[in-house]
Amino acid sequence: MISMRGRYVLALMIDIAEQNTDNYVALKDIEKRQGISKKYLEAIVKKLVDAGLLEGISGKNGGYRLTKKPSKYNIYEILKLTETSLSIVSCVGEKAIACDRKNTCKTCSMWKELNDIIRKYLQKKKLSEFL
Amino acid sequence: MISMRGRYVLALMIDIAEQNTDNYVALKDIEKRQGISKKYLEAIVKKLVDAGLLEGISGKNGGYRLTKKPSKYNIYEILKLTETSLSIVSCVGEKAIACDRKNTCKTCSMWKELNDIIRKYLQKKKLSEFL
DNA sequence: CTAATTACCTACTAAGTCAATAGGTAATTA
DNA sequence: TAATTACCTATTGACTTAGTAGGTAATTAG
Repeated sequence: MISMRGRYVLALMIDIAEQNTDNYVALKDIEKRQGISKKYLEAIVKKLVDAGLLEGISGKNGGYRLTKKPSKYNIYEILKLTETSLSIVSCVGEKAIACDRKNTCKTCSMWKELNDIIRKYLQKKKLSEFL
Repeated sequence: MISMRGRYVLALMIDIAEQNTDNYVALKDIEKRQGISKKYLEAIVKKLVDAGLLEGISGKNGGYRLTKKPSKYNIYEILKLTETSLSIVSCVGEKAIACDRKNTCKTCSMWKELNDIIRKYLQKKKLSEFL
């Protein structure tokens, strides 16, 4: 299930994309527009910078900006950075935890199939669709 | 995300269906076959009985049995009884919690669409497919 | 009739996650 | 040099999860 953090990270990315500027967008302004605590945004934005989805600069007129065009971002790559897991069950998907009943599990193939459906849906969805 | 309880409830239903009998299946036996604590199964099975998906009888040779044919059970109706929520986000679906940014939320329609895809997938999937 | 079996009931706990806050330091620019 | 902004670490309270514990009530085999 998508957490608040997951919804916040999308709000953040959409907000920056909407400014449609090469200047850096300050978290203070995003806090005002989106009603999300700046302190909370800091924790989220860190992961996006580390992954290269955003670039940040300090000091006056600092902030964050996109590193590529909105149409080049898919929703899956954004969400997976903040969400503990995007898998429908813990035993399938990217951060899968080995299941001790894997051999006898009759539902495993269903979870894999459903997980793929979700992943493909989110990968097909682009940031530019929300502007 | 589907919890252990969700996976257990499917193992339980599949196990009972597999016995392919009109007799009642004891939790003690399911515990042995599935490796799930009988005490834990009790909590799960209660919800299934309350919803009419299973019927239980006490005393010697007691236990639980299906109330209809395996092909008449869909996975969604089983899972929704034990899972806190089957929605991809808390603001859409059956147990939706009103979101205070609903008016301005740009992602809401995406969540609804994805939620429908998941629900329909699980509703189409029948218990009989796992036997 | 009695003892075994089984469902059924309530409460508890330890560990983990989530959303958010708090109080700083480092870098940059007007 | 003062303001602004990113960047860093730690903590909190509420909640959920998986599982345990210790019973009572109903039913049946012998």
